[in-house]
Amino acid sequence: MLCAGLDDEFLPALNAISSKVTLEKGENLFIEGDRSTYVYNVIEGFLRLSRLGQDGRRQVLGFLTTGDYLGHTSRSEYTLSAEALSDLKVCRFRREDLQGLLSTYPRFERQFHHMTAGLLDDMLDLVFTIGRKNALERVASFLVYQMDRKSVSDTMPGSIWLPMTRADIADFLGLTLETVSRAFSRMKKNGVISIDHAHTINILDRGRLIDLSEGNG
Amino acid sequence: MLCAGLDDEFLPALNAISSKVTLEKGENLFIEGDRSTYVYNVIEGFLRLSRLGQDGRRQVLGFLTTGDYLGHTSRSEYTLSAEALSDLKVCRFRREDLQGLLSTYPRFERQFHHMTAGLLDDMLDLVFTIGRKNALERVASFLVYQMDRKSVSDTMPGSIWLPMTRADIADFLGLTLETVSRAFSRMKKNGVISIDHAHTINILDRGRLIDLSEGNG
DNA sequence: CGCGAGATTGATGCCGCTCAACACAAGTGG
DNA sequence: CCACTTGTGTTGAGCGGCATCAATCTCGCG
Repeated sequence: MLCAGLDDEFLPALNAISSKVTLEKGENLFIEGDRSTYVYNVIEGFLRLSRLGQDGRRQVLGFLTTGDYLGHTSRSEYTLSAEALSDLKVCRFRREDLQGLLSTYPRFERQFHHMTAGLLDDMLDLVFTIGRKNALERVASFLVYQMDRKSVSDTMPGSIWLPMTRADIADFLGLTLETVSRAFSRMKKNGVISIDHAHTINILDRGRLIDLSEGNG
Repeated sequence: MLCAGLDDEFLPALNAISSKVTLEKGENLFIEGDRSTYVYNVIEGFLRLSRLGQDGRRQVLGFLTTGDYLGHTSRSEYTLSAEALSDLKVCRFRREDLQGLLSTYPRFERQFHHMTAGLLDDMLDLVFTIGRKNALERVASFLVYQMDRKSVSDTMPGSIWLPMTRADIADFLGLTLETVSRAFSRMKKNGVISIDHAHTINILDRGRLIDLSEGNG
């Protein structure tokens, strides 16, 4: 499917103004400072949104996959970079073209606005997590969030595929990669999860994982 | 003025579907769990957005004042509380009524969407700040942000009026109130700011404050 | 004046960062 | 097939920044 995430009735119109882009793992879709000309929708693959401080500090703002949109901003330049974590297919719209569509299809506009508000809600959750939770709670929260995104965990129930590295997770949660690794180890020891190949996490005790994420450890 | 922050041409239509609400300092406009029926616009005064964890941990998500909107969410219930930091006047719209307006005035819809995207950009900044900056840098970043909102600092140039307590600032930045207080003291000692009455901060060296906020201390 | 909420400052302890060593898997070239 | 490399993950030891606990100070207000 091309350009997922919205009602099918809009897809033909969407496709008319979109072009398909393919990236290899490691390539950037855009970086901080690029003019924010386009909005993108992920067709297939994974990517990471991140921002770099001048001295090299990095904050990861999110991990996206099939159906997710990116590139919304109120500013004329992107304030973050988008890098492919795997081979990646996206479709691309000029923001102006999209604007035209939005005027033509009011219901589409509403859905689009609703998605932006959803991103905002996600960011509020993230702020609470990194602002007020300790390391173990943050990593548990991360797993719970990934668990709830069925597009990620649709292969094996109760197991999560994580395409990103420990360093990526750390920079997402405001931790170091060592601390993330230790949190995983503690959860293994407690029988909450098990890990086969570092990128496949099996949730053994969903209830306890949720408790951990909320500080009822 | 009623319902600020948008082009004047929409104000008559806005006013037709809005009602005015007045709160005293300390009252809640809404709390987490309330049905998200309304969207609000601040006419006058200050308020604080916050979220409470089960065990009492609090995260402040933002401080709003004249012209700011609140109540956008993709969810059917608010995930945060809004409390008046001062006597407060807001105008209130049913989301459904607003929806009708948005369909009628496409340009209004665009502006509204643009504001939501702006909130999102602000939250991304906040995530970077609390995820990757130390205590001094966070407090400096907070001051820089308040400095750049002219609606707050329009009285005296170079001085900022902070209606919130140290605890509010701490819960906004993911710190404790003591750490915030110490950060202010250090900046006083270094001649970057001076403080008269705890809620009025004078910026003595704007350049150095910005440097501090970016980690070039 | 005395009270109470908020702010400042100090002493101590702990969680997560830093530095470092080692483990493990995938890829490369001989 | 093995030796070597490279990227990534795990585990350990020690340290430091911020939290915690606590005392004192300031200011507005009855």
